[in-house]
Amino acid sequence: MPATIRDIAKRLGISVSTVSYALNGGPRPVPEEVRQRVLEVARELDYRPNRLARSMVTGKTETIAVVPPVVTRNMLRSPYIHAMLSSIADAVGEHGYDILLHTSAAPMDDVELVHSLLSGKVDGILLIAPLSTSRVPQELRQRNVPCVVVSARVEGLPCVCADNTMGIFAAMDWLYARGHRRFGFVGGPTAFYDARQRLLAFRHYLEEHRLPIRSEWIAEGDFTARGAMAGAWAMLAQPERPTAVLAANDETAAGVLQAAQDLELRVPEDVSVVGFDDTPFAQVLSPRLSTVRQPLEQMATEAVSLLMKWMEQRERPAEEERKLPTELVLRESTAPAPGLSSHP
Amino acid sequence: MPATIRDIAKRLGISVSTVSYALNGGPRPVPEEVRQRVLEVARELDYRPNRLARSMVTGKTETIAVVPPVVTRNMLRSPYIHAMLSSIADAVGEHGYDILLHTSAAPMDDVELVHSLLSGKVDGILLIAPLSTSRVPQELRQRNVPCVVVSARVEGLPCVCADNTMGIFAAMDWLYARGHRRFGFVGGPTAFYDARQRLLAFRHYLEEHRLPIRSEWIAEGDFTARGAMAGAWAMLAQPERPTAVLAANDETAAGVLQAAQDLELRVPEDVSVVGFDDTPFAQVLSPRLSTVRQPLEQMATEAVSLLMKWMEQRERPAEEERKLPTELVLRESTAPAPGLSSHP
DNA sequence: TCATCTAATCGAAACGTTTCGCGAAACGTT
DNA sequence: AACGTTTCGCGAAACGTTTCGATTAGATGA
Repeated sequence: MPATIRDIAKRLGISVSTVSYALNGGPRPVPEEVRQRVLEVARELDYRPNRLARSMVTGKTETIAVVPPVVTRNMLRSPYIHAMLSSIADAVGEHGYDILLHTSAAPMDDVELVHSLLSGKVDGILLIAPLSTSRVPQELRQRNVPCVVVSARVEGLPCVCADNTMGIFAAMDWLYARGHRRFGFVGGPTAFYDARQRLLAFRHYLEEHRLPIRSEWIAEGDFTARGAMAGAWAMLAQPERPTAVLAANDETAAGVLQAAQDLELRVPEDVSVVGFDDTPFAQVLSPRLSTVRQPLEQMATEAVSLLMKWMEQRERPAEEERKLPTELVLRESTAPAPGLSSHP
Repeated sequence: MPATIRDIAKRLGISVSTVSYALNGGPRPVPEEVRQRVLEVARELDYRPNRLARSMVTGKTETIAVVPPVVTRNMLRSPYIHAMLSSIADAVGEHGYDILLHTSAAPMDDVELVHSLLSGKVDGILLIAPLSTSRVPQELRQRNVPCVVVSARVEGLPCVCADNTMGIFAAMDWLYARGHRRFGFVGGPTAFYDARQRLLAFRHYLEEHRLPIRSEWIAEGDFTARGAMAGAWAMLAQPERPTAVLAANDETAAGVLQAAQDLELRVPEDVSVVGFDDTPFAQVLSPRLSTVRQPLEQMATEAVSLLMKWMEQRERPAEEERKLPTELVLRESTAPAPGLSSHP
C-alpha cells in the first residue's frame, strides 16, 4: 500500500493541508523547519503523490494523447509515422507531459475512439495524419477539445504540415533543369492528405511546364515498398518510359528501385528516382536515395507548442495552418536525363 | 463542462448510485425501464464516465506504461524498438488497455523515471530492452509493481526474449555447412542484453568448432548503420578478411554492406552478411539481407499476457524467463564461401 | 392482521489530492 | 493596554466515481 499525504500528516501530527503546502511549495507558505520535516518523512515513507487524485481536483492530467492514423492493425509500422511519433515524444517530454498512445487495436470505430479520448485521461490530443475518411477530427473539433493535427489539413483545427508542393516542385525543378521531361509518379493512398497533395503538386508542375500528363506514368501505391512495385514495374516496363520517377514517400521509392532493378534499368543512369520524407530508409537503399526531407522535429515541436498554447489559454489558437519548408536532399538516385550527360 | 453522473441523476430525479448501476449493469440490478431512461439521458447529455474518478475508487487505470531504452533522445528511432512498440501496442489493445509511452525527454535520471511510473497512472509496466546500466528494473522489482521485461534478462522479473544463441548458431551453421570458416562479427552496445548474447553466441560457436577467435574480426558497433561502418571497414580492408560477417542487428548489417561496397567487395560473392531482427530494413537493402528473425508479435503477445496475469492475480508469475525461437531468413546476402561454389 | 421477504432505491463513505475560509497565536505599533 | 497585521495551522469541501449498508414500499405467506 503506497503512502499517502495523510500518512505523513498523521506521522507528524499535523494536518494534510499543511503537508500539501510543504510538498508543493503550495499556494501558502510553510515554515522552513516544518517543510524539512515533511520532506524527510516523505522520503522515509517512499511517498509519491497520486497523480490521479491530483488530476481530479486540478482538472489537468499532464498527459496528451497521440493518435496515429488507423488504416489497419500495425499501421504504426510505417517508418514515417514512427519517426514522427519519436519526434513528438521528444517534444512532449520537453514540456513535462506524458504520452498516451492510442492503441486502436481493431480498426476501432471512430465513435469509440472519440469516447475514449474524452474520458478525462488526457488534456489534449495530437492527431498524426488522420485519414480524410475519419470522422474523429470533426467530432473533436465540435467538442472543443484541445487538438492539433500533424501532416494533414482539417477544417477548423490548427494544422502543421510540410510544404508538399514546394518539396515536389524542388525535386522536379532540379530534374527539369537537368534535361528530364518525362516524369512518372507513384502515389500513396488518397485518404492521406500528404499523398493527395504530392500528386496534385506533380500534376501542377507538369501543367505549368506544358508537359503532357500521361496516365500510364502515374501509378497508385499504398506507401509501402511492396505495394509500389507492381505499379512501378508496369510503368517502367513500357517501351516509352519516364526518365525520372517521383515517389510519394521513401518506401514507395524503395519499391521503384526494386522494380527498376528487376527490369535491369540502372538508377540513376537510366532513370532517376526521388523519394519523400527522408526516413532512415533513404540512406541505406542502394543507390542511396535522393529525397525530399520533411522537417520532422520542427513539425513536432510546433505542433506540440500549438497544443500547449491551446491547453493553457483554454481557447483555440487563431492560427489555422502552419506549413513548414522541405529540403531536397540529393544522394545517388538522381542524375541528368539519359543522353544529356554523355553528349554535352 | 462535461456531463457527470450527477447530472443524469438530477435530470431523472433519482440517485447517483442507481445511475451508476444502470450504466454499468452494476453490481446491483436495476429495472429495465429505468435503465433505458438512464441510457437515453446519458446519450442526450453526451455523457462519458470520467475514468480518473473511476480509477480512484477501483484502483485500476486500465493503462500500462511502455518504457523504451533510454540511451539518448530519439532512441525510439531504432526500427527494432519501433517494431516492438508497434507489436506491443497491438497486443495491449487486444486487452482493452491504453499505453502510456514514457517520453524520457532528457536522459532522465532513473529515480525520476521510477517516481513517475509509480504515480498511479498505470497498472503495470513493460520494459523494452532496458540497459544493463539502468537501475529502473531493480527499483521496480523491489516495489513489487507488475512489470515485465522484453528483450533483456533481469533477475527476479519475468522476461521475454528471443533465443539469440539459437539465432546466431542457425546462421553460422548454414554458413559453416557451405564452407565458411572465417567469421567476422560486428556487435552492438554491450549495455544491451541482446548485443551481449549475440556476441557470446558467436564466440561459443567458434570455440565449439575449434575455429580461432581473432580480435581483428570482431568489431564494435552501436546498433546503427553509421556506427557500424568504421569497424566493418577496418575488418574488411585487412589482407586476410572474413568470408562471412554476422551483424548484431539489421542496421549494423546495412553498415557492413556499405563498407563492403566502398571496398568494392561483392556481397555475397566475396563476403556473406547476415543481420539480426528482420526489420523492414532487411527487405529493401540490396542485396536483400539474410537475417535472423525475431518473433516480435509473439514476444509482445506473451509479454503482455504475462503482465496481465500479474496484474490480475496481484502476485508475480512464477515463470521467470521465456525464450522464443528465432528463424533464419535467407535472402540474397548469403552464399557459399568464395571458391567453393565455383570449384565444386 | 402481522410478520417476513424481496425488489428498488437512497444516502453516504471512500479513493487521495488541492485549496479555501477561518480562527488562534504571535508580533509590532501607537 | 489596546489594536491591527501577519503568520501559521486546521478543518472541510470539492473533483466524479463505485459500492456498501440501510430504508422504503410492496408482495407474500401464515
